[in-house]
Amino acid sequence: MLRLNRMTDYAILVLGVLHGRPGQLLSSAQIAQHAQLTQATVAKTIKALVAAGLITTIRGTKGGCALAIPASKISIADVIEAIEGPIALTACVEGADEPCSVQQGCFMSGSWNQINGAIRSALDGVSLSDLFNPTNLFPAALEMPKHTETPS
Amino acid sequence: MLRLNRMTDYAILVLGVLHGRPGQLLSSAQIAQHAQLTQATVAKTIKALVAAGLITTIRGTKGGCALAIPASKISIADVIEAIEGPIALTACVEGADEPCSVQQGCFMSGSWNQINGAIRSALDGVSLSDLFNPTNLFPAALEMPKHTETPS
DNA sequence: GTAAACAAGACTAAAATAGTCTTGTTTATG
DNA sequence: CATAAACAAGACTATTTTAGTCTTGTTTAC
Repeated sequence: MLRLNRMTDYAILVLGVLHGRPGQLLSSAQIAQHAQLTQATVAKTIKALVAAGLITTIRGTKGGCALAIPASKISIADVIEAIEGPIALTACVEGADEPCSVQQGCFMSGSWNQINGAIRSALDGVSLSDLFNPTNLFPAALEMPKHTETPS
Repeated sequence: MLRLNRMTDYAILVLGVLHGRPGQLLSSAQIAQHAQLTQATVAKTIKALVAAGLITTIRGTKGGCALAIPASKISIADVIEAIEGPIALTACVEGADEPCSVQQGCFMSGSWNQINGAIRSALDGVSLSDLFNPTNLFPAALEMPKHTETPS
C-alpha cells in the first residue's frame, strides 16, 4: 500500500480549505464544516500544521487560521513531514536510534538513502497549488481521494 | 514516516538470503536462521513471495525455496507490492471501491496519479541486486536498515 | 467578565499489523 | 509403506499504531 495516513489526508483538506479562501481567517469550526470533518479532528490537524510552520493562528475571539506561506511554496512532502515526521522508508535511515539487530544477516549496506531521496523529490516536486489546480499541470481531471471520517 | 512495514523488511531479508546462496534450495528454517527471524515468520513471508511469483518452492523432504527470477529482475516495487499490495498513496487512486465522501469539499481532482507514478518509478528503478550490492551503483556504504523481530 | 477562539495533552477506541498455532498435503528415504 | 521433513493455508491472538474524543487551560475582543 505505502499509504498516506488519514491525518495527512485531513491536513491536505484543511490546507485546501484555507487555500480556497485566501486572506480570510477561518476558525477550526468553520474549517471543519467546509472539510466535512469534526472540529476536534481539525483542531488536532491544525496543531501539527502550526508546529510545522505551514499555517499561522490568531488566538482569542475573532481568531482563526490562515496559510503561513503561499500554497505554491508548500509541497506534498512538507505536509507529510508535518503530520507523519521525516519521510523514510526504512527505520534506520532517518537517524538510527537503535542499531540494526541483524548484524551478520544484514547484507545490504545502503542505497535506501537514494531510494528515499527519489521519493522525497517526487513529493517535493508537487506543491499544494498544483494539487488544488491540477489543470495547471495536468489537463485531465482524474479520480478523487477518499476521505473516511463522517462528521457528527 | 511513509514507512515500509516490517513484513516487507523481512521479505527483503529473505530474498537477500536466497540471493546470497544461488542455486541452493533453502528450507524456511534455514532461511530463518540466516535472517535471524523465526521460522513461522519466514513461512508467512514466503507465502506472499510465492503468491507474487518472486520465489519458487519445492515441497516434501529435501524441499525448499529459491528465487524464481534473478535478483536483478526483481525491483523494490515488486517486493512491496508482493507484501503490501498496490503502491498508492491515496485510497481512491487504486480502484476506488467507494467514492469520495467529501463531495463539495473535494477540490483536488487529480495529480495523485502522477505522484504515485513518480514514486512507483523510483521504487521500480532499484533491483534487489542493486540493493544487495550497493557498491555497484553507489560507492559509499551507508547506514543499515533496522529489523525488529528477535528470534526465539 | 464573558464568550469565542486556539493550545496542549491525556485518554479511549478502533484498526492495522505482527506473530503464533494448528491442521493438512507433499515427497524422499529407509 | 511408514515416517519425517518440508511446504500450504488459514485461523487466531497479541501488539502496535492510528484515529478520535475529552478536559483543562490560555488568549483576546467586546
